[in-house]
Amino acid sequence: MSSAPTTLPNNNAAATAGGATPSPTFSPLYQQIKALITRSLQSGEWRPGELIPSEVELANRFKVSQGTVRKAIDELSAENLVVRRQGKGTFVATHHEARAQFRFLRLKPDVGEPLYPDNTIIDAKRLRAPADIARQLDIKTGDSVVFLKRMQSFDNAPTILEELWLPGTIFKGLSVERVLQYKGPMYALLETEFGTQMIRAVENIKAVVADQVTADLLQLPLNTPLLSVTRVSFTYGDKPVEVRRSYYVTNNHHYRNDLN
Amino acid sequence: MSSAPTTLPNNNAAATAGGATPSPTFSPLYQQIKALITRSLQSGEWRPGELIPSEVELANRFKVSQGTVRKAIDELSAENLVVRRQGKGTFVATHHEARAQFRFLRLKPDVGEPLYPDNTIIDAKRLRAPADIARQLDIKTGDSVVFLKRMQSFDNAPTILEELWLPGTIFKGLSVERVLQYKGPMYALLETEFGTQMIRAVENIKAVVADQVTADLLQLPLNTPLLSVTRVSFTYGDKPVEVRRSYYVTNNHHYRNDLN
DNA sequence: TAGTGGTCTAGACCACGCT
DNA sequence: GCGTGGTCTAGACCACTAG
Repeated sequence: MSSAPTTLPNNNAAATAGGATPSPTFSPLYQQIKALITRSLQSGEWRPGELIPSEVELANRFKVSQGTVRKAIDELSAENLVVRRQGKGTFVATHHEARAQFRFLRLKPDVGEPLYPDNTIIDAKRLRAPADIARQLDIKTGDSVVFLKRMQSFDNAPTILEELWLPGTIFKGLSVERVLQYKGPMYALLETEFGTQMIRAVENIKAVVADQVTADLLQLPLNTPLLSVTRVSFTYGDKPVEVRRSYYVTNNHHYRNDLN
Repeated sequence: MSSAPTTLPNNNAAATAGGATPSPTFSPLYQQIKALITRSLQSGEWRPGELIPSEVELANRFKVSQGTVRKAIDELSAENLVVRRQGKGTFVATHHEARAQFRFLRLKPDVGEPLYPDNTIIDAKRLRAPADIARQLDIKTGDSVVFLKRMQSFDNAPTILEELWLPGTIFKGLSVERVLQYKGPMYALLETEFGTQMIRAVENIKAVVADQVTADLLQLPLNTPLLSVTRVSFTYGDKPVEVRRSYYVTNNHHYRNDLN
């Protein structure tokens, strides 16, 4: 009573050039497709903001059904690597958008709508990575890093004071002058100038009190309580590409987090 | 060249008893199925920890394909209302598990693995809801609430001091004695005793310094910086059922958050 | 009107957990 | 061996966008 198989047996081909050995670790087809699409995103075959090929087109290219491509893109969409728009297509995510502006910023005003920050660069230079920064950036102590110190104000109230470290090798052409003149969101700059996309980040939060220097810059009394937020941002392949140490003033703002 | 339709036209039947009027707001079938399953969860037809009917069984019950049920359960699983286990079935989520223990707790030790807290109840009583609490619980000022104050210690170090407010009408039979003798996780108690499942929560975080009372209880110097975490927890239907105001000591711990 | 993502179906086989 | 969730396919129709 056996019926003729209408589907192919499970294999690991998926239209790759170099035939991969049939690994014992099983991986679903849609995961392989997802990896292939991710590689194209990473390589810049489709740039941020651009339209990627339609699902049918990708299905043809990879010799799989549309449903399999769909499931792959579903996950990429859930991870914010791409954005679906019904009737139009699927687009590569970009930090050059109003909505993306606040993607990683959890600090919200206690009352009213979020405002756009005014950025002021306090310091910008190249230096050798301290041990702790190097460890978090997965580089060697003493390697070149770009260092930035800046202030973000909302409605003319100094609210965020932060220091950023970026690996010098990745952002080789990032000049101090370029940073000083730039006013927009940092991740948009890194995206267009270096093709480095921030995909996800991890934040560690502690409570501290302001020392004299910090208090002066934030125009607060000494010992004012502040949120200390240390962020590590990652690009494709879970590669860390930014360490950011921020102080958040929470007198009129709060850090908001949704738990599911 | 028209082919015979193999699928039903879009309707809003979905095996409901009282025939709903075909509303102008279109809702996909799987969303309707999801709502039906959610209702069964809420009503207690399947209790926390229990196995729910298999996908095929639900498909038969609702007169839809397995794929549609699957997509509904996919979303419920993503929202942590149910847990899938391949080869075994789909289970109703419960707070009576080691993994669920830390589901809403973002405070992690700086080094080492998370430990289970020792809970000490400092105060437990019924009182009339203050205005701000009432507003957050969506009840009237002066309505009865259960008030709890407790301390959580990790490795004998006082780390979390918190106050909880629960609506008196929902947790009517919750006696002070019951709370004082109970040692396990709060949400597990509320789940088994009152059938109230905590589904999601929102946290607002600020930095503060310890006043004398707080400092004494936490065995810290006056003015030690602390995280002030205000949480509102919700059950089915986005109904708020808990307000929790906590102070986190971040000398050896940090609040961890993943950004996507 | 054509093209895209979104929904829905029916059926097959695979991986897993238990008996 | 059987039942469960997990993967994959092929094909149809619906909802939305734009030329």
